[in-house]
Amino acid sequence: MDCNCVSDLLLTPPVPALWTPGEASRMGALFCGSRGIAFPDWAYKPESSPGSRQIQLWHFILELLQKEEYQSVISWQGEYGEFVIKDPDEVAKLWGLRKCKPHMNYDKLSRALRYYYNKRILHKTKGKRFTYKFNFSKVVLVNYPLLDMASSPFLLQNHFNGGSAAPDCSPLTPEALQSLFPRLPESGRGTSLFDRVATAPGPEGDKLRLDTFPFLSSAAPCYSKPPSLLGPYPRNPPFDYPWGFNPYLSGAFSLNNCPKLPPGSLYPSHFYPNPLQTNLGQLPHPFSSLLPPGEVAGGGERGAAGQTGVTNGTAGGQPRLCLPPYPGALSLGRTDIGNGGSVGERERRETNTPGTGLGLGLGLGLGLGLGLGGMGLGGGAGGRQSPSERRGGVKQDPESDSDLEITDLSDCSSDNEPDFSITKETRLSGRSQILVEGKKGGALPPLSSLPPPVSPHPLKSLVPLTPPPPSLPLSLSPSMALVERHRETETLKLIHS
DNA sequence: GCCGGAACGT
DNA sequence: ACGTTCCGGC
Repeated sequence: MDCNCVSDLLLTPPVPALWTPGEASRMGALFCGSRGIAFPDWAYKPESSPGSRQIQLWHFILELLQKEEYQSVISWQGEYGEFVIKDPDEVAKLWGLRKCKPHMNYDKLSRALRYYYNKRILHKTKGKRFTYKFNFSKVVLVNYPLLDMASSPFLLQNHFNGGSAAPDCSPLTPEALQSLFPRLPESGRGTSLFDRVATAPGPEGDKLRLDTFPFLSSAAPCYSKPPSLLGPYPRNPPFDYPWGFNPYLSGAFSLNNCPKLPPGSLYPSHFYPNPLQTNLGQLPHPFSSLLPPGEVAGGGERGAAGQTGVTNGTAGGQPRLCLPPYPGALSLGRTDIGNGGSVGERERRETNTPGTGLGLGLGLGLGLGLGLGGMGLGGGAGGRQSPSERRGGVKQDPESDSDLEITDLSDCSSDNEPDFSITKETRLSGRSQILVEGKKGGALPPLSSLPPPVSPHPLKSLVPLTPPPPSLPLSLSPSMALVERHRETETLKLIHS
């Protein structure tokens, strides 16, 4: 059957071009056939994941959530990460369209969603009909395997690592960044994403950089406290969720997932994802407020064309963000969690995958579940398995279901992935803190000056006792390190003296 | 509505 | 691996 599954729905125009095809390819982007649409390959799931090029339901859900036109069908609602399927039938229909499954219905779709429970991508919001909640730490990971994170063990190590990792964090340096994003040209002056951001002067540079690595400055990796445990979430801002999730998501997943997509239905070939501009205006308040009006409005080189009605999500109207934000974002107030011992053994089994580079060093605390545990990198299970066997691998005992009731990310951070032994892989030479940049004040206070964890609880110690300032959080945005590197150096000197 | 087992398809 | 389909049970 050759159904026309594309349903141009969700074909979000990726964003006008800062990328040229050449640039994209240098960065390891994937090109979508003759259409010339490029996406960074990290926008896909890890290669180790078979079928990674195929749209997954949660991708699709996020896409829908991102699109304003589907707000009446599905939308963010309630807590952080929570969304409501307002029109189950319609969502199912759209999903069926996408997957060329004409008989799709909500019952089936919801079954697929339920499979995400075990993977901790989603969980159900009990008592609320058609309401689910994303576990963004997982979602983000899948989209941002962060490449060779194993060799860049400096990000947020202590926030989501389940306490087993070394307390050290390396400062973000250009070198570290390079190792993080090896595909970025090292010194292609003026051409690389890196340089673009690195050379951006002053506060504007920060903005750009922040946006360059949205996954570092937003979403899961950044919150230091489980959304549900956070203080009152700004429910009532100009828009509910001010910042876009992943500029690549919609484009990447929707455009490439259906091979039958008629070439003509795609965006003009000059549209390429533009990490620099995509969601600037979709940043949470602290971020978006930094944007100069011109930038927010999408000035500059952005072509006027191509934005399918959504006006880039920023100009004029409120952006319909995809991922709900956690404005507080990350705190570098690392806490020394020397004890990883409390982490469940089961989780350890699931996620600790020695020898796999991908997840190791994921100090970001991004879940490994999908990237490693869930996907079974390393191919432990080599052959074919019976369904029951397969299931057994995921859920080893019925009781384990309890951990699936994740209602906040602290659970995630503690009961699963972060547990992998980063420590041994992360030989941080010396520095044990992430430099705080992008803040007017300059560097992060030395570790010793950070408030000690008050709660003896290993999990709670992961959480800062006081919410981060409303201003730009201690972003991990690597790019920040670039710009203020000199400042850091100065600060370090002071600290050392 | 929601859950999760089972078989099956890709 | 990631669903899809079906289904019994709550």
